[in-house]
Amino acid sequence: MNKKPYYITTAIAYTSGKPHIGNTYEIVLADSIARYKRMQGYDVRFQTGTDEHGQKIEDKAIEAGVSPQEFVDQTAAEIKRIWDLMNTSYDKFIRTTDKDHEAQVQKIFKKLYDKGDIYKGEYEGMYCKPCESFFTASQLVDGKCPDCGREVEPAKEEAYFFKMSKYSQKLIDYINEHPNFIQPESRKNEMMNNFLLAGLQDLCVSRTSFKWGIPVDFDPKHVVYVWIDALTNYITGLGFDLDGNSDPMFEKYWPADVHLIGKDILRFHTIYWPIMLMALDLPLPKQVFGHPWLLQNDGKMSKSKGNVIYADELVDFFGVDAVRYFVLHEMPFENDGVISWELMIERMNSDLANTLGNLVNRTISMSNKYFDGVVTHTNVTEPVDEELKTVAMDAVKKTGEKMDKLRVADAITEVFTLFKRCNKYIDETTPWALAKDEAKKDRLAEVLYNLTESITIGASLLSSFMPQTAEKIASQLHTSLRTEEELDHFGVYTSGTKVTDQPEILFARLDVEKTMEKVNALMESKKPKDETPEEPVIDIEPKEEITYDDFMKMQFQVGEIIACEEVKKSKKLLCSQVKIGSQVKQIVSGIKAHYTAEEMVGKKVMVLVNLKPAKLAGVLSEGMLLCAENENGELALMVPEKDMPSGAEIC
RNA sequence: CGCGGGGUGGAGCAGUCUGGAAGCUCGUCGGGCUCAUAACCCGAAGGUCGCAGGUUCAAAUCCUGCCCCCGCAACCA
Repeated sequence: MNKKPYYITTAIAYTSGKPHIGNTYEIVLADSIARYKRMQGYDVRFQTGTDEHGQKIEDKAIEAGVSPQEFVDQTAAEIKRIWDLMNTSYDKFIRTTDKDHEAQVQKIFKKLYDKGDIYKGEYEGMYCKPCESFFTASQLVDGKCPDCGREVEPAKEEAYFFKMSKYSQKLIDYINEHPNFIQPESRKNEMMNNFLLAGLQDLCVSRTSFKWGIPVDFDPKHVVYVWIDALTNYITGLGFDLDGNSDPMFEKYWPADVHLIGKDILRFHTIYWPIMLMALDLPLPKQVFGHPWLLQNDGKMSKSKGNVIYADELVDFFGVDAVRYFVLHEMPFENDGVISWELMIERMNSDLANTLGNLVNRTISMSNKYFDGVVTHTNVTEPVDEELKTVAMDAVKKTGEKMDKLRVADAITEVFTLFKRCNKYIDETTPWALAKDEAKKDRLAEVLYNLTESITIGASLLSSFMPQTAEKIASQLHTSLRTEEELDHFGVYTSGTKVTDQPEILFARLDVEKTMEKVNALMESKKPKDETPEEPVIDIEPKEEITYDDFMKMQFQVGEIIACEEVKKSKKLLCSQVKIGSQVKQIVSGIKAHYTAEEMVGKKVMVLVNLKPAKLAGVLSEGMLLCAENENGELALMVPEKDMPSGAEIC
């Protein structure tokens, strides 16, 4: 019998640093889907890996004082360690520095070039010589290099471009004909309206500004654009070979059933990647699912705040399966999910310890207490049993339905509905009362049988999400977990089986206050060791030394804001009329978040007067108001320490 | 008029496509039970479903306008 193949991938993780819990969510999500498909009898291939090229990695490596290869080896190992820690069952961990991958990327690039889909052109932009970097006009800061602040000059550079537009109609048709291609559907419209229907521009697919990438073999001063490189992993990981010597796996598993990715990179997966495949005459993946993000409730994760949550730290507190449960359960289908330590403790106590752990524990205890651990199917039924059985069988069905739609959080909820029903069943049947009446012994046995069977079903369903816990439950009940096929009816548990006489606590309750104390201690220890907590200082990248003459080029004067209004259609801009001496300049500033228009009026501020005028949001700005900025991006206008007349020079 | 998402009892969410008694989890309060991890079960309080109009016998749900929040994008001079 041929099992149906099922190929699922995650995005490959960028090796720029340790993955936080948000990154970890994706692999756990993919793992639970992969495990579920296996349980359903599919021949599953589950691929993940790391994306290891690019400018950023080259920079990070230099910063760390190691070679890029050493750097990515370290980071990839760390990522793999966390994936393994999370007990994810991937079949292939691909690295874009794998030699066979690199070779295929080169071949593909060459083929597209030979075919004419990639052509050599010129990239125009502003160039910063010392940084060897190109910038678009909008990236420039004060008309200068955003990295080093030096002058830039218009320049052209040769580069390779991919003719995206050639395939756009074909892709639009494909998306229209395959309504499930992009999931969730709301994202589909976004891609269509924003990019496809607006018209695709040719994509620049090579770089010469850095070296850490896959060289274009016929033009080695270029390296292949990282996305071309990265996306290809989905086929090279199957042993794809452009010359027709692909591994049989490729025929078997491609096209992929699902690419699981974060919503931020949907564009690459639903536009660039399909077009690449079209250009290679390969079938497109059946579905791309852009999952939402996992956020923290106390603001965005940031290293400087020291509040980044990492999977391994969570595991230390809660254990692997509990962490898997949190990330899967807290993530709604379309919206971003929120995660916090308090929330996790709550889930741990209420769902895992109380509902599930305690249920298993009390059931096994009763079997031991009343029957020396032997669970017997006596068929002494009562109407209430039917309800339990219905809920159990419904749980099987509904979990499957939810998983088919990739609604993993909802699927888990279905499983827990069954466990809750079991707890209720115990109260309805009051085994402790039955135990007092010798005549009701058989009824009591049946009640415990029904519970044991229901728990086995629940554990089997749970195995995709919490594999270790499911195994633990099965082993305590001295039974094995079932596949979907074996879950088709109630009453499979072998009558007469003796359960363990030493039930192990699956999840121990946590004391909220004590746990939070530990959490706070951990967070405190992770905060960058600032000098003085009261007066934090800020260090910024030192810029190049300038001469006195350079300084004298800039003209600073005191300006009085005589009027100010918000720039309509902008979120951050205020437009001020600034009186400088006898003239009035209009200056636009991105400080709406920190000052109201009314507050601005009357202030005497420091103005860079001779800055070349520019338009911001269509409004002319003829100078710059100077501000100080703290680590949170809050701004404070610079004002003279004593009252100074408008126009006074600042030198 | 840049694109998109959201605003539902104290908290977090479902329900909106396909109008028809406002639901789930947690928390709070009261009760029950004692097999179990101070657990489990039952009940209660608590909501103008962002605001204002409109369609309809009937609107959280459909239509119009507005307000607020969040991403992305952009112009953070």
